Amino acid sequence: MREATELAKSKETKPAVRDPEGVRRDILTVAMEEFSQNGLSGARIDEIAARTKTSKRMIYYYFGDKEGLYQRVLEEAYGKVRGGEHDLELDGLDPIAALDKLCRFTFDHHRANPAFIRMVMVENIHHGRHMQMSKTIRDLNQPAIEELEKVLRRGQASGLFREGVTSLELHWQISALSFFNVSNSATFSLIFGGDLFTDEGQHRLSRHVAEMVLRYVLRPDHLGSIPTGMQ
Amino acid sequence: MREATELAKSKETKPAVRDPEGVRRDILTVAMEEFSQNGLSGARIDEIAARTKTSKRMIYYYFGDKEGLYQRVLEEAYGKVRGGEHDLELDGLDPIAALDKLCRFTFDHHRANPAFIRMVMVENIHHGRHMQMSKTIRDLNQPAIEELEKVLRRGQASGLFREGVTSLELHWQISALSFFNVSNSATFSLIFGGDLFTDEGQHRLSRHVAEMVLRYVLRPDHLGSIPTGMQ
DNA sequence: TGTGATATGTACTAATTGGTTAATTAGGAG
DNA sequence: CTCCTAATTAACCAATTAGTACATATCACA
Repeated sequence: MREATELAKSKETKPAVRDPEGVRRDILTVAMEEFSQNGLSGARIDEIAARTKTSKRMIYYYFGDKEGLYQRVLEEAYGKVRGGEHDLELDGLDPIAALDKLCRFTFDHHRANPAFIRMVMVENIHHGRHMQMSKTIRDLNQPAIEELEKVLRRGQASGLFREGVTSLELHWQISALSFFNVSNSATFSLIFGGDLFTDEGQHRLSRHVAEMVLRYVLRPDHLGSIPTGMQ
Repeated sequence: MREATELAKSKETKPAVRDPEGVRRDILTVAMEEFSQNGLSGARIDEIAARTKTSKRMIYYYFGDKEGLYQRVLEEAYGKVRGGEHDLELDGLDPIAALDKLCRFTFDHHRANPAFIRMVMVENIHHGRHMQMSKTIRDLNQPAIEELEKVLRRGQASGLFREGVTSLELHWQISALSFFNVSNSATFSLIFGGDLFTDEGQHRLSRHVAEMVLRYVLRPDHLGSIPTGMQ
């Protein structure tokens, strides 16, 4: 398949007159911003079109209707965020360091991707209706738990972690803390002040989230080995 | 002030012909359902009006415009949910039991008020723009932390809880776990299955959230005193 | 170089939607 | 009973918005 998108790469200096894939990407990028900012019904097709290099007509040409576009944007959001966990190389670390690293990574990763968070918020308002039809998204997320599962098993096998903790619940807890931190920062900081949301406050929270998770899984006699995170 | 709303109560058997306060309530109730279900821009004034005993005109008469109605609904949501913490009588319990009770209550309370959760989700999508202008809401939430602060102080004074834990962060953590449980149940259960969201799964989660918080604040030598929650 | 399929620009539309105008009725104070 | 104000009804409107019809240009390939 030709890739006029990657302009410099193609030998024959493809003039960007007609670049279907580029148009698609352009639309998706702008649409993600609009949908994540205004929600499904809040976003305006005309506004998306206006901010694109293309026209409204092309949106319908490529994505059918508003919901079709929204659904592709949602998949795009999940696709772009998931998978980062793989590059962590947790296997080389001892279970405690690995779990600590995974927690912090998850926290920071969520924080670095507010558009994704907002898309998920929007989709939850819609009861996950559009995700149901997307097999892609469901598959994309299994790896997230598998990494955790491996660490957990190692920790339990070595006697560092207590039994009775499941990777599913643990993932739920880590996700909750990391997600809420972004999703509810507006209301939370309006009510309780913005101290937790300064760079410094966020760094502290990141450490404490990891600490909370570790204290939850560690056997009491190993609580001394919790990393300080002050490197 | 007369209360034609409470029909049976008034001696003179006020015929409900003209009941301003009742009309207001009617509108607010329906609007809360619509806004929490469809968001600010997703909700339709016509639909709200249709489901009301009154007419669209009255919505504008009492609330000015759509945003005005939304804002009052938001305040209503906060008002209805907050304040429940006060009746817990935590002072009569030892710090561990008190914190345990507070965590479980918060978790269950969030779960019992999905409309409130959804309103907060929606408001966060809008960056808390409408909350900013409502002094009411900000004031309403201070008590939530004060109860926690008292328990925390008692626990630290008696040597049961470790130092270095602030009530603000702790409240953030408890809120995160309790909120996410409701806000993201749709997407989470679609991806990872619904096991956590059965009655049984939720009961387990409730216990584990409390356990997580307790393990976080307890000094290691008191970890043995964590309640099982099996009563 | 011709040809069918893919891609794009312009202009339009039908329906929805937030909001209003103006006239009417009930309630309460004097 | 009167009269002013608050509450209510019914019809109406202007603007927005998702979606389309149709003509046209470009491409891949024979």
